[in-house]
Amino acid sequence: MNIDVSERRGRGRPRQFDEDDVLDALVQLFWDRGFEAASLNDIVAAANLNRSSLYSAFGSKDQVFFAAIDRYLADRLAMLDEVLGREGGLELVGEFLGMLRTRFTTEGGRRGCLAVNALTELGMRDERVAGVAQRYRHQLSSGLQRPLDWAAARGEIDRGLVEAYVDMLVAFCVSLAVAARSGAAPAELERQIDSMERLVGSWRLGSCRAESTGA
Amino acid sequence: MNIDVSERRGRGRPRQFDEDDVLDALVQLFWDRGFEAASLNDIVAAANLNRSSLYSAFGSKDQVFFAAIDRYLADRLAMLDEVLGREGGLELVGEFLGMLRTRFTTEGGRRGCLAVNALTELGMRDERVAGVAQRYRHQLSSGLQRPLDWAAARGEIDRGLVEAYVDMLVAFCVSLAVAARSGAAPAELERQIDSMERLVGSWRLGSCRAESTGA
DNA sequence: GCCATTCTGGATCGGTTGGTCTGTAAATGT
DNA sequence: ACATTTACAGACCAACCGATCCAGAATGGC
Repeated sequence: MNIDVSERRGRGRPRQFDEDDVLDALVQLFWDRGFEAASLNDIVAAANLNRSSLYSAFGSKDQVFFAAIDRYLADRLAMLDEVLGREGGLELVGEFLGMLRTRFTTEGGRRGCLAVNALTELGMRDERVAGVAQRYRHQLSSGLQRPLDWAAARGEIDRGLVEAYVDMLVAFCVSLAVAARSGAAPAELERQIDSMERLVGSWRLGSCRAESTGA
Repeated sequence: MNIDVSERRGRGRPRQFDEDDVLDALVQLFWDRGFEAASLNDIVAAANLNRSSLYSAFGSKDQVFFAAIDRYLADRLAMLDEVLGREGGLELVGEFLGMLRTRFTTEGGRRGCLAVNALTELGMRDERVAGVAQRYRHQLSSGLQRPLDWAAARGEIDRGLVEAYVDMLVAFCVSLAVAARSGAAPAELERQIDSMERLVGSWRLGSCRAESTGA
Protein backbone atom coordinates (compact mmCIF):
# COMPACT_ATOMS: atom_id res chain seq x y z
CA MET A 1 0.00 0.00 0.00
CA ASN A 2 2.74 2.42 0.93
CA ILE A 3 5.23 3.66 -1.61
CA ASP A 4 8.82 3.31 -0.56
CA VAL A 5 10.16 6.79 -0.03
CA SER A 6 13.67 5.87 -1.02
CA GLU A 7 12.73 4.51 -4.41
CA ARG A 8 13.07 6.53 -7.59
CA ARG A 9 10.09 8.75 -8.20
CA GLY A 10 10.28 8.77 -11.97
CA ARG A 11 11.08 11.95 -13.71
CA GLY A 12 10.96 15.44 -12.36
CA ARG A 13 13.30 17.37 -10.16
CA PRO A 14 14.60 15.24 -7.34
CA ARG A 15 14.54 16.21 -3.69
CA GLN A 16 17.28 18.55 -2.58
CA PHE A 17 17.04 17.47 1.03
CA ASP A 18 17.39 14.23 2.87
CA GLU A 19 14.21 13.36 4.68
CA ASP A 20 16.05 11.72 7.54
CA ASP A 21 18.29 14.72 8.08
CA VAL A 22 15.23 16.92 8.19
CA LEU A 23 13.57 14.62 10.68
CA ASP A 24 16.68 14.58 12.84
CA ALA A 25 16.57 18.36 13.05
CA LEU A 26 12.86 18.32 13.78
CA VAL A 27 13.30 15.76 16.51
CA GLN A 28 15.59 18.20 18.24
CA LEU A 29 13.10 21.03 17.83
CA PHE A 30 10.09 19.11 19.11
CA TRP A 31 12.17 17.64 21.86
CA ASP A 32 13.00 21.11 23.09
CA ARG A 33 9.69 22.85 22.67
CA GLY A 34 7.01 20.22 22.37
CA PHE A 35 4.31 20.21 19.72
CA GLU A 36 2.23 23.31 20.30
CA ALA A 37 5.07 25.63 21.16
CA ALA A 38 6.95 24.76 17.99
CA SER A 39 5.46 27.02 15.35
CA LEU A 40 5.61 26.35 11.65
CA ASN A 41 8.15 29.13 11.34
CA ASP A 42 10.32 27.34 13.87
CA ILE A 43 9.84 24.08 12.05
CA VAL A 44 10.70 25.52 8.66
CA ALA A 45 13.76 27.22 10.11
CA ALA A 46 14.96 24.11 11.92
CA ALA A 47 14.42 21.94 8.88
CA ASN A 48 16.13 24.52 6.68
CA LEU A 49 13.30 23.94 4.30
CA ASN A 50 10.48 25.80 2.73
CA ARG A 51 6.90 25.57 3.85
CA SER A 52 5.76 24.17 0.53
CA SER A 53 8.44 21.52 0.48
CA LEU A 54 7.65 20.57 4.02
CA TYR A 55 3.95 20.30 3.37
CA SER A 56 4.38 18.38 0.18
CA ALA A 57 6.70 15.98 1.96
CA PHE A 58 4.69 15.46 5.13
CA GLY A 59 1.24 16.95 4.78
CA SER A 60 0.60 18.82 8.00
CA LYS A 61 2.16 19.81 11.28
CA ASP A 62 0.64 16.77 12.95
CA GLN A 63 2.19 14.44 10.44
CA VAL A 64 5.56 16.13 10.67
CA PHE A 65 5.42 15.65 14.40
CA PHE A 66 4.54 11.99 14.31
CA ALA A 67 7.14 11.34 11.65
CA ALA A 68 9.67 12.89 14.04
CA ILE A 69 8.36 10.74 16.86
CA ASP A 70 8.79 7.64 14.72
CA ARG A 71 12.35 8.55 14.00
CA TYR A 72 13.00 9.27 17.65
CA LEU A 73 11.62 5.91 18.74
CA ALA A 74 13.74 4.13 16.15
CA ASP A 75 16.82 5.93 17.45
CA ARG A 76 16.04 5.03 21.02
CA LEU A 77 15.53 1.41 20.07
CA ALA A 78 18.93 1.32 18.44
CA MET A 79 20.61 2.78 21.51
CA LEU A 80 18.71 0.38 23.71
CA ASP A 81 19.84 -2.63 21.75
CA GLU A 82 23.39 -1.44 22.03
CA VAL A 83 23.22 -1.90 25.78
CA LEU A 84 20.62 -4.63 26.27
CA GLY A 85 21.14 -6.62 23.10
CA ARG A 86 23.98 -8.67 24.51
CA GLU A 87 23.77 -11.79 26.61
CA GLY A 88 23.68 -11.04 30.30
CA GLY A 89 21.71 -10.63 33.50
CA LEU A 90 21.45 -7.99 36.19
CA GLU A 91 24.73 -6.40 35.18
CA LEU A 92 23.07 -5.35 31.92
CA VAL A 93 20.36 -3.64 33.91
CA GLY A 94 23.12 -1.87 35.77
CA GLU A 95 24.64 -0.74 32.52
CA PHE A 96 21.25 0.45 31.39
CA LEU A 97 20.89 2.56 34.51
CA GLY A 98 24.36 3.92 33.86
CA MET A 99 23.24 4.94 30.42
CA LEU A 100 20.27 6.75 31.93
CA ARG A 101 22.63 8.50 34.30
CA THR A 102 24.81 9.96 31.60
CA ARG A 103 21.84 10.70 29.40
CA PHE A 104 19.89 12.77 31.87
CA THR A 105 22.65 14.44 33.82
CA THR A 106 24.71 15.67 30.89
CA GLU A 107 23.92 18.47 28.50
CA GLY A 108 20.56 18.11 26.82
CA GLY A 109 19.24 15.84 29.53
CA ARG A 110 16.85 18.50 30.69
CA ARG A 111 14.75 17.91 27.63
CA GLY A 112 13.60 14.64 29.10
CA CYS A 113 12.18 12.13 26.65
CA LEU A 114 10.43 13.26 23.49
CA ALA A 115 7.99 10.37 23.61
CA VAL A 116 7.00 10.98 27.21
CA ASN A 117 6.57 14.69 26.53
CA ALA A 118 4.38 13.93 23.56
CA LEU A 119 2.33 11.49 25.59
CA THR A 120 1.31 14.01 28.19
CA GLU A 121 0.88 16.90 25.79
CA LEU A 122 -1.20 15.18 23.13
CA GLY A 123 -2.53 12.12 24.91
CA MET A 124 -6.02 13.51 25.25
CA ARG A 125 -6.28 14.98 21.78
CA ASP A 126 -4.77 12.54 19.35
CA GLU A 127 -5.41 8.83 19.27
CA ARG A 128 -2.10 8.19 17.57
CA VAL A 129 -0.19 8.79 20.77
CA ALA A 130 -1.68 5.63 22.24
CA GLY A 131 0.29 3.78 19.63
CA VAL A 132 3.39 5.76 20.48
CA ALA A 133 2.94 4.84 24.13
CA GLN A 134 2.59 1.18 23.28
CA ARG A 135 5.67 1.13 21.09
CA TYR A 136 7.69 3.02 23.67
CA ARG A 137 6.65 0.71 26.46
CA HIS A 138 7.09 -2.42 24.39
CA GLN A 139 10.57 -1.47 23.23
CA LEU A 140 11.70 -0.72 26.73
CA SER A 141 10.06 -3.61 28.51
CA SER A 142 11.03 -6.29 26.02
CA GLY A 143 14.58 -4.99 26.08
CA LEU A 144 14.68 -5.17 29.85
CA GLN A 145 12.88 -8.46 30.19
CA ARG A 146 15.58 -10.43 28.42
CA PRO A 147 18.35 -9.87 30.98
CA LEU A 148 15.90 -10.34 33.82
CA ASP A 149 14.69 -13.62 32.38
CA TRP A 150 18.29 -14.61 31.96
CA ALA A 151 18.98 -13.82 35.62
CA ALA A 152 15.84 -15.65 36.71
CA ALA A 153 16.81 -18.72 34.71
CA ARG A 154 20.07 -18.84 36.62
CA GLY A 155 18.26 -18.46 39.91
CA GLU A 156 19.68 -15.03 40.64
CA ILE A 157 16.32 -13.35 41.05
CA ASP A 158 12.75 -14.34 41.76
CA ARG A 159 11.18 -15.58 38.53
CA GLY A 160 7.69 -14.70 39.73
CA LEU A 161 8.62 -11.05 40.05
CA VAL A 162 10.28 -10.50 36.69
CA GLU A 163 7.21 -8.88 35.18
CA ALA A 164 6.89 -6.54 38.12
CA TYR A 165 10.58 -5.69 37.94
CA VAL A 166 10.25 -4.83 34.27
CA ASP A 167 7.25 -2.64 34.91
CA MET A 168 9.12 -0.93 37.66
CA LEU A 169 12.13 -0.17 35.51
CA VAL A 170 9.97 1.22 32.74
CA ALA A 171 8.10 3.37 35.23
CA PHE A 172 11.41 4.60 36.53
CA CYS A 173 12.50 5.67 33.07
CA VAL A 174 9.32 7.63 32.53
CA SER A 175 9.53 9.28 35.90
CA LEU A 176 13.18 10.15 35.46
CA ALA A 177 12.46 11.76 32.12
CA VAL A 178 9.72 13.85 33.70
CA ALA A 179 11.96 14.85 36.58
CA ALA A 180 14.78 15.85 34.25
CA ARG A 181 12.51 18.01 32.13
CA SER A 182 10.94 19.66 35.13
CA GLY A 183 14.30 21.08 36.11
CA ALA A 184 15.41 18.74 38.86
CA ALA A 185 19.02 19.30 39.93
CA PRO A 186 21.48 16.74 38.53
CA ALA A 187 22.25 15.66 42.08
CA GLU A 188 18.59 14.83 42.62
CA LEU A 189 18.48 12.80 39.43
CA GLU A 190 21.63 10.98 40.50
CA ARG A 191 20.03 10.26 43.84
CA GLN A 192 17.00 8.72 42.18
CA ILE A 193 19.19 6.55 39.99
CA ASP A 194 21.17 5.50 43.06
CA SER A 195 17.90 4.45 44.65
CA MET A 196 17.00 2.37 41.65
CA GLU A 197 20.42 0.75 41.59
CA ARG A 198 20.12 -0.11 45.26
CA LEU A 199 16.73 -1.62 44.56
CA VAL A 200 18.01 -3.69 41.67
CA GLY A 201 20.77 -4.92 43.94
CA SER A 202 18.18 -6.01 46.48
CA TRP A 203 16.57 -8.25 43.87
CA ARG A 204 19.45 -10.71 44.17
CA LEU A 205 18.25 -13.87 45.86
CA GLY A 206 20.19 -15.73 48.54
CA SER A 207 21.47 -12.78 50.49
CA CYS A 208 18.06 -12.27 52.05
CA ARG A 209 18.98 -8.57 51.89
CA ALA A 210 21.19 -8.93 54.94
CA GLU A 211 23.91 -6.75 53.50
CA SER A 212 21.75 -3.69 53.07
CA THR A 213 20.35 -3.65 56.60
CA GLY A 214 22.64 -0.99 57.91
CA ALA A 215 22.61 0.88 61.26
CA MET B 1 3.50 42.41 51.26
CA ASN B 2 0.53 40.52 49.88
CA ILE B 3 -2.99 41.64 50.51
CA ASP B 4 -5.25 38.93 51.82
CA VAL B 5 -7.76 38.23 49.10
CA SER B 6 -10.49 37.28 51.51
CA GLU B 7 -10.43 40.55 53.44
CA ARG B 8 -12.80 43.39 52.71
CA ARG B 9 -11.55 45.62 49.95
CA GLY B 10 -13.14 48.80 51.13
CA ARG B 11 -15.78 50.42 49.05
CA GLY B 12 -16.63 49.71 45.49
CA ARG B 13 -18.61 46.99 43.87
CA PRO B 14 -17.72 43.66 45.41
CA ARG B 15 -16.69 40.62 43.40
CA GLN B 16 -19.49 38.65 41.93
CA PHE B 17 -17.47 35.45 41.75
CA ASP B 18 -15.67 33.25 44.20
CA GLU B 19 -12.01 32.95 43.35
CA ASP B 20 -11.79 29.37 44.55
CA ASP B 21 -14.76 28.29 42.49
CA VAL B 22 -13.16 29.87 39.46
CA LEU B 23 -9.89 28.09 40.16
CA ASP B 24 -11.69 24.79 40.55
CA ALA B 25 -13.17 25.20 37.12
CA LEU B 26 -9.84 26.24 35.65
CA VAL B 27 -8.11 23.26 37.20
CA GLN B 28 -10.49 21.06 35.25
CA LEU B 29 -9.83 22.97 32.04
CA PHE B 30 -6.05 22.92 32.29
CA TRP B 31 -6.15 19.33 33.42
CA ASP B 32 -7.96 18.41 30.23
CA ARG B 33 -6.13 20.53 27.71
CA GLY B 34 -2.86 21.62 29.22
CA PHE B 35 -1.55 25.15 29.18
CA GLU B 36 -1.01 26.06 25.54
CA ALA B 37 -4.08 24.36 24.16
CA ALA B 38 -6.35 26.16 26.60
CA SER B 39 -7.03 29.50 24.93
CA LEU B 40 -8.17 32.57 26.78
CA ASN B 41 -11.60 32.10 25.26
CA ASP B 42 -11.70 28.63 26.77
CA ILE B 43 -10.52 29.98 30.08
CA VAL B 44 -13.04 32.77 30.16
CA ALA B 45 -15.82 30.37 29.23
CA ALA B 46 -14.80 27.78 31.81
CA ALA B 47 -14.47 30.39 34.52
CA ASN B 48 -17.80 31.90 33.50
CA LEU B 49 -16.04 35.22 33.73
CA ASN B 50 -15.04 37.89 31.31
CA ARG B 51 -11.55 38.77 30.28
CA SER B 52 -11.27 41.96 32.27
CA SER B 53 -12.36 40.37 35.52
CA LEU B 54 -10.01 37.50 34.96
CA TYR B 55 -7.04 39.71 34.21
CA SER B 56 -7.72 42.04 37.10
CA ALA B 57 -7.95 39.06 39.41
CA PHE B 58 -4.93 37.09 38.20
CA GLY B 59 -2.84 39.21 35.85
CA SER B 60 -1.99 36.94 32.96
CA LYS B 61 -2.55 33.51 31.52
CA ASP B 62 0.62 32.26 33.18
CA GLN B 63 -0.50 33.42 36.57
CA VAL B 64 -3.94 31.94 36.13
CA PHE B 65 -2.31 28.65 35.31
CA PHE B 66 0.02 28.58 38.26
CA ALA B 67 -2.77 29.64 40.58
CA ALA B 68 -4.71 26.64 39.29
CA ILE B 69 -1.69 24.42 39.84
CA ASP B 70 -1.41 25.66 43.41
CA ARG B 71 -5.00 24.81 44.06
CA TYR B 72 -4.58 21.41 42.44
CA LEU B 73 -1.57 20.56 44.59
CA ALA B 74 -3.41 21.63 47.72
CA ASP B 75 -6.31 19.36 46.77
CA ARG B 76 -4.03 16.43 46.11
CA LEU B 77 -2.30 16.96 49.45
CA ALA B 78 -5.63 16.84 51.23
CA MET B 79 -6.61 13.60 49.52
CA LEU B 80 -3.20 12.16 50.27
CA ASP B 81 -3.47 12.93 53.95
CA GLU B 82 -6.85 11.25 54.02
CA VAL B 83 -5.18 7.96 53.16
CA LEU B 84 -1.67 8.28 54.50
CA GLY B 85 -2.27 10.56 57.46
CA ARG B 86 -3.20 7.72 59.77
CA GLU B 87 -0.91 5.48 61.77
CA GLY B 88 0.08 2.38 59.87
CA GLY B 89 2.61 0.49 57.80
CA LEU B 90 2.57 -1.35 54.51
CA GLU B 91 -1.19 -1.68 54.56
CA LEU B 92 -1.41 2.09 54.13
CA VAL B 93 0.74 1.82 51.04
CA GLY B 94 -1.70 -0.79 49.81
CA GLU B 95 -4.58 1.58 50.41
CA PHE B 96 -2.69 4.26 48.56
CA LEU B 97 -2.28 2.00 45.57
CA GLY B 98 -5.96 1.20 45.76
CA MET B 99 -6.67 4.90 45.60
CA LEU B 100 -4.52 5.19 42.51
CA ARG B 101 -6.44 2.30 41.00
CA THR B 102 -9.82 3.93 41.34
CA ARG B 103 -8.44 7.32 40.40
CA PHE B 104 -6.91 6.33 37.09
CA THR B 105 -9.28 3.63 35.94
CA THR B 106 -12.54 5.48 36.51
CA GLU B 107 -13.95 8.37 34.55
CA GLY B 108 -11.59 11.31 34.27
CA GLY B 109 -8.55 9.16 34.93
CA ARG B 110 -7.39 9.60 31.37
CA ARG B 111 -6.44 13.15 32.18
CA GLY B 112 -3.52 11.88 34.19
CA CYS B 113 -2.06 14.28 36.72
CA LEU B 114 -2.22 18.02 36.15
CA ALA B 115 1.13 18.58 37.83
CA VAL B 116 2.92 15.95 35.77
CA ASN B 117 1.39 17.30 32.59
CA ALA B 118 2.50 20.80 33.48
CA LEU B 119 6.00 19.56 34.26
CA THR B 120 6.60 18.10 30.85
CA GLU B 121 4.84 20.86 28.94
CA LEU B 122 6.40 23.88 30.62
CA GLY B 123 9.49 22.45 32.28
CA MET B 124 11.87 23.91 29.75
CA ARG B 125 10.23 27.31 29.49
CA ASP B 126 9.22 28.41 32.96
CA GLU B 127 11.38 28.20 36.02
CA ARG B 128 8.35 28.11 38.28
CA VAL B 129 7.62 24.52 37.37
CA ALA B 130 10.77 23.40 39.14
CA GLY B 131 9.07 24.56 42.32
CA VAL B 132 5.92 22.70 41.35
CA ALA B 133 7.95 19.56 40.81
CA GLN B 134 9.60 19.92 44.20
CA ARG B 135 6.32 20.44 46.00
CA TYR B 136 4.69 17.54 44.18
CA ARG B 137 7.55 15.20 44.97
CA HIS B 138 7.87 16.36 48.55
CA GLN B 139 4.18 15.95 49.27
CA LEU B 140 4.12 12.47 47.86
CA SER B 141 7.40 11.20 49.27
CA SER B 142 6.91 12.56 52.76
CA GLY B 143 3.43 11.10 52.81
CA LEU B 144 4.73 7.71 51.76
CA GLN B 145 7.80 7.73 53.93
CA ARG B 146 5.85 7.78 57.17
CA PRO B 147 4.18 4.35 56.79
CA LEU B 148 7.41 2.88 55.44
CA ASP B 149 9.39 4.21 58.38
CA TRP B 150 6.71 2.80 60.63
CA ALA B 151 7.04 -0.61 58.98
CA ALA B 152 10.82 -0.44 59.15
CA ALA B 153 10.72 0.41 62.83
CA ARG B 154 8.74 -2.77 63.43
CA GLY B 155 11.20 -4.77 61.41
CA GLU B 156 8.75 -5.54 58.64
CA ILE B 157 10.89 -4.12 55.88
CA ASP B 158 14.52 -3.28 55.30
CA ARG B 159 15.27 0.06 56.92
CA GLY B 160 18.16 0.71 54.54
CA LEU B 161 15.86 0.56 51.54
CA VAL B 162 13.09 2.86 52.74
CA GLU B 163 14.39 5.82 50.74
CA ALA B 164 14.61 3.71 47.60
CA TYR B 165 11.11 2.35 48.18
CA VAL B 166 9.74 5.86 48.52
CA ASP B 167 11.46 6.99 45.33
CA MET B 168 10.09 3.98 43.56
CA LEU B 169 6.52 4.63 44.64
CA VAL B 170 6.73 8.26 43.59
CA ALA B 171 8.18 7.23 40.25
CA PHE B 172 5.34 4.77 39.86
CA CYS B 173 2.76 7.50 40.42
CA VAL B 174 4.33 9.70 37.78
CA SER B 175 4.57 6.88 35.31
CA LEU B 176 1.01 5.77 35.93
CA ALA B 177 -0.26 9.28 35.35
CA VAL B 178 1.61 9.43 32.06
CA ALA B 179 0.31 6.04 31.01
CA ALA B 180 -3.26 6.99 31.85
CA ARG B 181 -3.08 10.20 29.87
CA SER B 182 -1.50 8.50 26.91
CA GLY B 183 -4.57 6.36 26.48
CA ALA B 184 -3.51 3.07 28.03
CA ALA B 185 -6.36 0.61 28.42
CA PRO B 186 -7.73 0.35 31.96
CA ALA B 187 -6.67 -3.29 32.02
CA GLU B 188 -3.09 -2.26 31.32
CA LEU B 189 -3.18 0.30 34.13
CA GLU B 190 -4.59 -2.33 36.44
CA ARG B 191 -1.81 -4.67 35.44
CA GLN B 192 0.81 -2.07 36.29
CA ILE B 193 -0.77 -1.46 39.68
CA ASP B 194 -0.87 -5.20 40.27
CA SER B 195 2.83 -5.31 39.57
CA MET B 196 3.49 -2.57 42.07
CA GLU B 197 1.36 -4.31 44.67
CA ARG B 198 3.27 -7.53 44.14
CA LEU B 199 6.49 -5.62 44.54
CA VAL B 200 5.37 -3.96 47.74
CA GLY B 201 4.42 -7.39 49.02
CA SER B 202 7.92 -8.61 48.26
CA TRP B 203 9.36 -5.95 50.53
CA ARG B 204 8.21 -7.89 53.60
CA LEU B 205 11.21 -9.31 55.42
CA GLY B 206 11.42 -12.84 56.81
CA SER B 207 9.72 -14.66 54.00
CA CYS B 208 12.86 -14.38 51.90
CA ARG B 209 10.41 -14.18 48.95
CA ALA B 210 10.07 -17.96 49.03
CA GLU B 211 6.33 -17.87 48.55
CA SER B 212 6.42 -16.03 45.25
CA THR B 213 8.91 -18.32 43.57
CA GLY B 214 6.43 -20.27 41.54
CA ALA B 215 7.01 -22.80 38.77
C1' DG C 1 -28.95 60.73 47.39
C1' DC C 2 -24.45 61.19 45.80
C1' DC C 3 -19.76 60.31 44.90
C1' DA C 4 -15.90 57.28 44.82
C1' DT C 5 -14.57 52.93 43.68
C1' DT C 6 -14.76 48.65 41.79
C1' DC C 7 -16.37 45.13 38.69
C1' DT C 8 -18.39 43.82 34.07
C1' DG C 9 -19.21 43.38 29.08
C1' DG C 10 -17.43 43.72 24.77
C1' DA C 11 -14.87 45.99 21.20
C1' DT C 12 -10.37 46.22 19.83
C1' DC C 13 -5.32 45.78 19.38
C1' DG C 14 -1.05 44.08 16.84
C1' DG C 15 1.03 39.82 16.20
C1' DT C 16 1.14 35.00 15.18
C1' DT C 17 -0.94 30.75 13.91
C1' DG C 18 -1.37 26.66 10.53
C1' DG C 19 -2.20 26.25 5.88
C1' DT C 20 -2.60 27.47 0.81
C1' DC C 21 -1.46 29.29 -3.66
C1' DT C 22 1.05 30.95 -7.60
C1' DG C 23 4.93 31.63 -10.25
C1' DT C 24 9.58 29.99 -11.18
C1' DA C 25 13.70 27.06 -11.21
C1' DA C 26 15.51 22.53 -11.89
C1' DA C 27 16.05 17.94 -13.42
C1' DT C 28 14.33 14.01 -15.85
C1' DG C 29 12.96 10.78 -19.97
C1' DT C 30 12.73 10.82 -24.68
C1' DA D 1 16.79 20.11 -27.26
C1' DC D 2 12.34 19.66 -25.83
C1' DA D 3 8.28 18.73 -23.03
C1' DT D 4 7.01 17.06 -18.72
C1' DT D 5 7.17 16.62 -14.05
C1' DT D 6 8.66 17.90 -9.86
C1' DA D 7 10.65 20.86 -6.07
C1' DC D 8 11.39 25.47 -4.49
C1' DA D 9 10.62 30.29 -2.83
C1' DG D 10 7.86 33.45 -0.75
C1' DA D 11 3.64 36.13 -0.72
C1' DC D 12 -0.76 35.56 1.04
C1' DC D 13 -4.92 34.14 3.81
C1' DA D 14 -8.53 33.92 7.35
C1' DA D 15 -8.67 32.67 12.02
C1' DC D 16 -7.06 32.94 16.35
C1' DC D 17 -3.74 34.28 19.96
C1' DG D 18 -2.95 36.87 24.54
C1' DA D 19 -3.63 41.28 26.14
C1' DT D 20 -5.56 46.03 26.67
C1' DC D 21 -8.93 49.60 26.89
C1' DC D 22 -13.10 52.05 27.65
C1' DA D 23 -17.83 52.94 28.60
C1' DG D 24 -21.35 51.65 31.68
C1' DA D 25 -23.40 49.05 35.56
C1' DA D 26 -23.35 48.07 40.38
C1' DT D 27 -22.21 48.72 45.05
C1' DG D 28 -20.45 50.74 49.70
C1' DG D 29 -19.30 54.85 52.50
C1' DC D 30 -20.84 59.17 53.72
